[in-house]
Amino acid sequence: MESKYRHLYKLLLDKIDKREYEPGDKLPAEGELMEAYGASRDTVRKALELLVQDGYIQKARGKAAEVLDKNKFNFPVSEIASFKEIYRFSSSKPNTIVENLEIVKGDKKLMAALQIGPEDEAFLLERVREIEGEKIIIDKDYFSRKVVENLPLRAAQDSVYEYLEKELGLKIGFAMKEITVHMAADEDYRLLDMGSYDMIVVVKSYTYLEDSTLFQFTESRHRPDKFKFVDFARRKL
Amino acid sequence: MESKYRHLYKLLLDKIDKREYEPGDKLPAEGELMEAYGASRDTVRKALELLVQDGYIQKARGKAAEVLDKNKFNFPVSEIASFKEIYRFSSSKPNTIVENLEIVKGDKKLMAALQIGPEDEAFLLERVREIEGEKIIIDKDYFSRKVVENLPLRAAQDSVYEYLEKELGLKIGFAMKEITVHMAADEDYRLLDMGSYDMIVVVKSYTYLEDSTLFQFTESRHRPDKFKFVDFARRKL
DNA sequence: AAGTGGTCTAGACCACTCT
DNA sequence: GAGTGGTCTAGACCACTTT
Repeated sequence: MESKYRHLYKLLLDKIDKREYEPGDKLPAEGELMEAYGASRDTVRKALELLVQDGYIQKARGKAAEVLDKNKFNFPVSEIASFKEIYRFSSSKPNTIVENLEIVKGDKKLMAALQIGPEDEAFLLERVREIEGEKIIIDKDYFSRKVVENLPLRAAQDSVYEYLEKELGLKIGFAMKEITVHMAADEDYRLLDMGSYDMIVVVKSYTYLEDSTLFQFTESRHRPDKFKFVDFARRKL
Repeated sequence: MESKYRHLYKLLLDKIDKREYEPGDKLPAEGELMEAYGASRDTVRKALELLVQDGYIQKARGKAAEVLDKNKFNFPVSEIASFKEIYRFSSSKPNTIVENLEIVKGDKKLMAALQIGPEDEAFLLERVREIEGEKIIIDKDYFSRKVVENLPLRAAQDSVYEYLEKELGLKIGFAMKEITVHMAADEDYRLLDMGSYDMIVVVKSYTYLEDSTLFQFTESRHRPDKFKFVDFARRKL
């Protein structure tokens, strides 16, 4: 059962996507939405708040909410998204090569990153992403076995997140990402089509469940010319 | 006059910062906060929602809100922040060198970026940021003169955002940022201490006012080894 | 069973913008 | 002055976790 305000949010989002409300247009007033949708003001406001947070509309006192031109902003905005989601808009189909899938334990850096003990095991999944015939990303995922007991190869080849959420029923809560740039390492030259580039963009992610258990650490290494990160931010008050 | 829920938010934030609530601790229940602070449930929940969005606490159904270890996450998280805000935690005082401050018009790339006409003017402000004796960032800011009529040098040397918000009374609404990596250009070698690096991290920002007027475009060029971007994201439902 | 947060409602007052 | 969003309140019912 989906909440009423989330449903209204999706209705409005759909109208914005379909250009029934165009960028620059004013959204109906809260009172009109209440009547049209048969909801209380609080419910309408919750739906609008979601649109604000996602950068679809802008609100200001005394004025009607205005639809923003989200397309000018190039997806994806900042959110937890898997590789498949990120490249859903690219023209050609990206290809994933599983290089390695094994159980590891005892590595000091890993233990620190995943906050596990020396006897705790973790899955290590290494994949190379190929786009338009070029190998440009290495993804090294570590999953704590305390949470992910088993990780079948078919899930690794497809979407790991779909497996975790749909099959294991894990509820992902939040993630921290860190972007830095380094000199390329041996593995980058070995696994990627580096061309004449000698640096690599490193995105480290720490992913937590809804109960704030850390269960995944990912190191994603991107060839610099193909890397792009887009972020939408609101001014804090 | 500050809103009640924002005030409560700051009170709770302060207690978290001062470790009165430590990471892993449970926050008081909504009912307790209502009584302790003399507020309605809705007001308490708005304050808690702000803490959730900022990544200070995690909530889940049926359980009390838990305080997260924000310090593990290294500031800054994703937000619109000026150079001074970003480096407020660094050990040594960063130094800013104003290289150029002029009025420009007619440049095609600029007109497109700021969405202004061929006769509209803009301020161009170029600054170099020096940290621990090394020049590592170039900031090129463009401000539409339709919004920023005058930009005194003292504001450029100090904090431009403070001038815009406090002296001009501008209300900044939101911003889009894009991070990419490129080969270093002549100006990078000329203005920065590039050492042996030959690439540069480019952060482009488009900043909008609360009424969704685009008024600033910034190109920030960082030496790759000193660049770091941290982002906190919640899973979308 | 008790305690917790999630959702929804109805009404009130205020600050601001528009015309 | 009319219309808009921003804040605050009080009460209700539900879903989930904990004991």
